[in-house]
Amino acid sequence: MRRTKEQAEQTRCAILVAAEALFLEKGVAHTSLEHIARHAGVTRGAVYWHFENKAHLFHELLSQVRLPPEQLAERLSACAERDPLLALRELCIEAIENLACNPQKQRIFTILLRRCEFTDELREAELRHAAFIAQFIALCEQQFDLPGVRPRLQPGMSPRLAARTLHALIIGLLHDWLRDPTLFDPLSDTAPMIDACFRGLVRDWQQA
Amino acid sequence: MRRTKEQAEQTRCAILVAAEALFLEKGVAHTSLEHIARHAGVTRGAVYWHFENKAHLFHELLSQVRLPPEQLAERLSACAERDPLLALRELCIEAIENLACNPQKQRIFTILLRRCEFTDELREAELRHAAFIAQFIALCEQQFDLPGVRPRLQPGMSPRLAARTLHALIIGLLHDWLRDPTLFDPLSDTAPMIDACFRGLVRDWQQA
DNA sequence: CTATTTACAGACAGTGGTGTATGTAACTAG
DNA sequence: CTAGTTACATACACCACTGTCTGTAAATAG
Repeated sequence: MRRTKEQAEQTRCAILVAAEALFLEKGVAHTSLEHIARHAGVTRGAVYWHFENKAHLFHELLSQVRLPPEQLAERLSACAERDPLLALRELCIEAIENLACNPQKQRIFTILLRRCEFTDELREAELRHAAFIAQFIALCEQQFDLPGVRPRLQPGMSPRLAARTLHALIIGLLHDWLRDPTLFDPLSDTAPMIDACFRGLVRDWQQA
Repeated sequence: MRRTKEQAEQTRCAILVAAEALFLEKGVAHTSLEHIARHAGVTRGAVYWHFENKAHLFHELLSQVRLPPEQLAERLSACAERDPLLALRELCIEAIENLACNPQKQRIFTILLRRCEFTDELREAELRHAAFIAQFIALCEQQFDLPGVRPRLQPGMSPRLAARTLHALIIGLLHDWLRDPTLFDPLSDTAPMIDACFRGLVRDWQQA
């Protein structure tokens, strides 16, 4: 029996939800479309109707949320008023806290970091991810290279190194926290850690 | 025709080499034992003779090298003379540089980070890895908590937060660099980045 | 020199997955 | 009201992979 458009959209969502759960539990490669269909209460026919194949399904799953690196890049390009470094600091903290408050983002980012193999099948998703990271680093570097900011860098620290350091710390924090959420509390511990990083990069770093 | 013991060991190595290359290229889950055997110039019979299954093969592949986190934990527990923080700094730098000079370690760490899905099949390897990370963080925390060190921490920075910050930076650096080796040069850029981190964690940080 | 074990190769059965093709009932456009 | 389309379910053909079993020649032990 054919469904109405709403119902169809509903099964599409159910398939995405099932895929998210199964990818997280068993990994992308070890999850078959049959598994996903069963878990969503449909058959593979429905899955193939809504999605071309597993790679496309994966891609649309990722499209549901803006990941932290993407958020950062987007928002950084927006606000340029105030102290650029303070703005950057707050965006970094906010991105991590935001992830900590959004379970779906946690799941999807966990899938990206620990439940999928970046091979040619998922190359598109990988490239997209890499592009956003490059964009983020470039924007960071740009912030550190502003005329009013650059002289504030510690001796021996270039804008590009500062940007790479900051990005590494953020990625490492996300990586560690998603692996073991008991390692630290994102809401209370993120700010001191990010501040420590800035303190090491910039001479006159202090906060209220 | 049966081989001598040396020859057998040789084919065992050939299988490991083939597995390493194929895991890196196509991911662990997408590499079959048939692929590995063919690539090594033998049949699956040989693979099953030397290894119980793919998970065990994977595990023995990892056993070939000490990964950076493991190295750190091992060496940190050894040397306790001198300034503990300087020793810690040098070990961190050395671990990253060491990875940069060892292509096999690069491949295996890349496989761990981006070419395998940590699901129940590989749970053993995952647990081992997690155990070493926990050990490293604990040792770092211990270093930062030494009576002569703890007062040197920046205000608002606890030993455990410092340890987690340092580990996140290292993991992030490795992750970023393995994803894109052009991001920075490990041999020249590692020290400034690690120093920046220490500078943000410790009050009186300066180097020669 | 014989018996036994080793180090594989090759074959087999079984499972599970993919992509596609077809069927079909119900929605929807005109 | 009826064509056409949509949203699937079902069936089919085909391949890939796994694990195991057997065969076997050569190394090795005694």
